[in-house]
Amino acid sequence: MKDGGAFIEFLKGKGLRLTLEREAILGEVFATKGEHFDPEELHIALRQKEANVSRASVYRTIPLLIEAGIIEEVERVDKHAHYELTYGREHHDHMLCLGCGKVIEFLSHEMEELQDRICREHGFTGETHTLEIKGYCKKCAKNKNG
Amino acid sequence: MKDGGAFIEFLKGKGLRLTLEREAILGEVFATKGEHFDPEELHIALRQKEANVSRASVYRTIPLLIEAGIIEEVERVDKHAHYELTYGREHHDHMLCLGCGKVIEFLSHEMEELQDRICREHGFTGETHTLEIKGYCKKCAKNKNG
DNA sequence: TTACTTGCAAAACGTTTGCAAGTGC
DNA sequence: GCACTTGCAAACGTTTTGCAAGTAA
Repeated sequence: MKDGGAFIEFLKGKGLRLTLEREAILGEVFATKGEHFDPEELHIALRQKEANVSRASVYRTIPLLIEAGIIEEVERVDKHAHYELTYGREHHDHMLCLGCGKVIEFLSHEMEELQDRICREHGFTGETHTLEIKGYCKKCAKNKNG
Repeated sequence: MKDGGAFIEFLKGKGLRLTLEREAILGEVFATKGEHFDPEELHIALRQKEANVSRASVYRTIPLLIEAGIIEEVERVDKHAHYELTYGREHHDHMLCLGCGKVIEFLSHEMEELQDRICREHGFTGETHTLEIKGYCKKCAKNKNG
């Protein structure tokens, strides 16, 4: 885990405590290295590392991690939320393959600029955005037409 | 309700039946005129019009309306899904005001073209996309800084 | 010591489903 | 008449919460 310090500072600033459970969760979140995860996966990973962290604590810690700017909610698949580590990473958007489920991350400064301009034209102060393109990756598009 | 015919054709084509319940739901969906709604709101609106349609039927009809190209899922707020009538309307994206909850719709052909280009660069065949910008509308931004 | 935090188990929430009765076609 | 469709109520899976015990500071 690198840069977990940001979360620790966040807790201090709010008068919240750094517990073993929160440390374990934070460590596990950084261990995802940016891969998407859901609360249940996080909980299972923690159990496998014999970290005794309850599901409730996982659910209670996630909003704190979001508020601290460590993770973001990416998208809701089926019924449950998915998250990703964003701390220290540049903003990016996602393509989701409907064939194999693969997630392709991409970033485009042109896109960011265009959005800024559109916001300005609407008198809107944009803070965050999410763009998701659904379709088919190269491999799945080929199989589909072949 | 205008153009509900598309749904009726869809049902016919699938060997499904046009029931009073489905007609009532369809009518109520067109009555939203493009405003976002969730299944519960739809169900309440139907009850108020003394249309005896159960919650189960609302939930069972929504996937049919999506498949028929009448509505689309817009975004999940909290735990539940929101939808909007898209049939006969041009594709657009959304700005969501974090202050007052207002939804601003916008469309940009430049954005569409840029996305096409990005997809091409990644060998990805884009089918649909959703872009949501969160921030503050003119009024809320002013109140925030004033 | 004091308030925050935990685990548990139960509750809450939106959504789905099995079933028997009803109904388009 | 046959299958599709309905309403009901129970089930489902995810997330939240009340509570008493535990613990960081």
